[in-house]
Amino acid sequence: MGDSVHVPAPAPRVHLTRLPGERVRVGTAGGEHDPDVVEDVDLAELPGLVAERETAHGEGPDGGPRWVWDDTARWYPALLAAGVRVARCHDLRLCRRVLSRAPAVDQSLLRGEDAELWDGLAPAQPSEPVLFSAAAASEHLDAAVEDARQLGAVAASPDAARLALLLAAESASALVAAEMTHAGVPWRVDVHEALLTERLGPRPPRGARPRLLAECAEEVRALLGSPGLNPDSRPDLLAALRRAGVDVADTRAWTIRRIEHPVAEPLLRYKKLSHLFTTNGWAWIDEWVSGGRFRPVYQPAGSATGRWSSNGGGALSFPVQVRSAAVADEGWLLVVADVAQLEPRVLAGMSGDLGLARAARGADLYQGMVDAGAVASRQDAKLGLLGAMYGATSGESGRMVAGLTRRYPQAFGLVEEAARAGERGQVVRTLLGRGCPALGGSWDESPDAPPDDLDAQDRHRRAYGRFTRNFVVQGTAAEWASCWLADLRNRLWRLGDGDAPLEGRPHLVFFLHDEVVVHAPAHLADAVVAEVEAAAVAAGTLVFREHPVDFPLNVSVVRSYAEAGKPGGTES
DNA sequence: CAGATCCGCGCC
DNA sequence: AGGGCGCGGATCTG
Repeated sequence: MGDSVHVPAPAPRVHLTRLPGERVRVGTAGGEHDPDVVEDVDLAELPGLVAERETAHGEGPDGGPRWVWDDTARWYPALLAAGVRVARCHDLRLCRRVLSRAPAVDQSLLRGEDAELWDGLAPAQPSEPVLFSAAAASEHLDAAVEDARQLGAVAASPDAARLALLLAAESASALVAAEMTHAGVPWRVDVHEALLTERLGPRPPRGARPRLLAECAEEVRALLGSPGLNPDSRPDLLAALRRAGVDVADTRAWTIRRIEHPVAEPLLRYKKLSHLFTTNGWAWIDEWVSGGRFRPVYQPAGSATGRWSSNGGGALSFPVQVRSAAVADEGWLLVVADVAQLEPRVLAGMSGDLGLARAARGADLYQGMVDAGAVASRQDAKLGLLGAMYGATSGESGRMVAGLTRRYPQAFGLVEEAARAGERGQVVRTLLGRGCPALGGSWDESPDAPPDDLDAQDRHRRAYGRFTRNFVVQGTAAEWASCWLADLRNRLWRLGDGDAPLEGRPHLVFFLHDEVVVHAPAHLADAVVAEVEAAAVAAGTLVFREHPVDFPLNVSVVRSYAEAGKPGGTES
């Protein structure tokens, strides 16, 4: 815990890491609580959920302490609201989750006082008033005790260095997530609403369809001869289609696209408009955009593979259609960067496949495979690699896998071995040591376990094998991305003016698996581009130390997100 | 009637 | 016989 050194009342902006024992102002911002309520908190009196530890040499760029707390999402939003930026932290909940599944960790070292309470911690809710909830839990939990346990478990592991890197990257990701929600994506509601009005018509009263969507529904009804049909009802739509002589098995767009009937066009148009209206329409604006910012809620490592998920705002799935509303502030620009073919590159690095690493040297890995004579076309290369990583067993993709296995034995052998391990019921791990959920555990709770029939059990095993096959690559890609984010975060901070708050400097506003968006003052945009690229190089070195692989970026400097070019397409 | 589940769609 | 997610509406279930 921090020493109790009391100093005068804080400035509005306080660098928490420099203030052991100092008083900071912590707002109970968020939710229905008054965001202006600010309390004085003596750091020495913070609940046991928060501790402080000296940072080891070489652990960070600036030295200084590392804040250790139960959950970044519990503390950091309020600190950010009070103008406090935390340089580094250790998120005990996230890290315990990693360690408790890591095959290279002696699980007995994680047991002890209150250990099961730490296991049971749910992610903090963003609207939870920070001080109340913490006070209740702190009677039981002691961050310093849990921290010591985790440090001990890491130190005793044969994979200590990689695990330490993973935990640091994971914790930094948690800081990034909170900072991105705090800053938000600059969002032009007027642009978004104009787009909605153009495609859907004026905003309808609650419960009604907008005019153009309603007209589209009417066209569908007329063409099917089914007045009163609700196109949103799958059973009704299916029945109406059959009455009209269209024999289809389901109502998916992909299926409708292949039928020959005049209703296909308006029906597909209906589906598209309906999705825009329900997913990213006016209601979405009301709920997720405030103060000219889109503020989704991220869950770092929210998925089993370590990828982020998002439980608010649909941050990880908002369509290209509305990205034109993400517009930089006046005098600012957006730097949009994504990695072309992240997962194949990660596979090359983690497997040490020199042939695939050679193909990865250019901006286009698939073209690199063509140039090396491994495949006839880009398309074949893509099919083969995606097939190998997803477990395709048939069709063109399956055939490509067979041929490429001979050409790239290490890379294709690695995913194949991961699949076989899964089929045997074994867990697998990422390069930095994250373990996958066990076969009987959270991967699939459904009680298919009793040997219903041998066939079902076999299918179950193979599904798990496909999961473990993909896990090793997707999970390691997530680790690379976390390192990229963590390093970029520090670089952006150093780029800003010494006294400027987070939002006054170049800062991350969006992250989506292999893509970042930085909001930056126009005069710093070029410098940001350089830092984004440098961070990608640094991440590659950190994660794939012994087998370097290139991670070239597609970078755009734009006013609107919609202008960002994506030469890499949708692969990986 | 609330809550769980399914479907279809979007993103990677 | 293709991996990971979230979301909204319709439908099913207790």
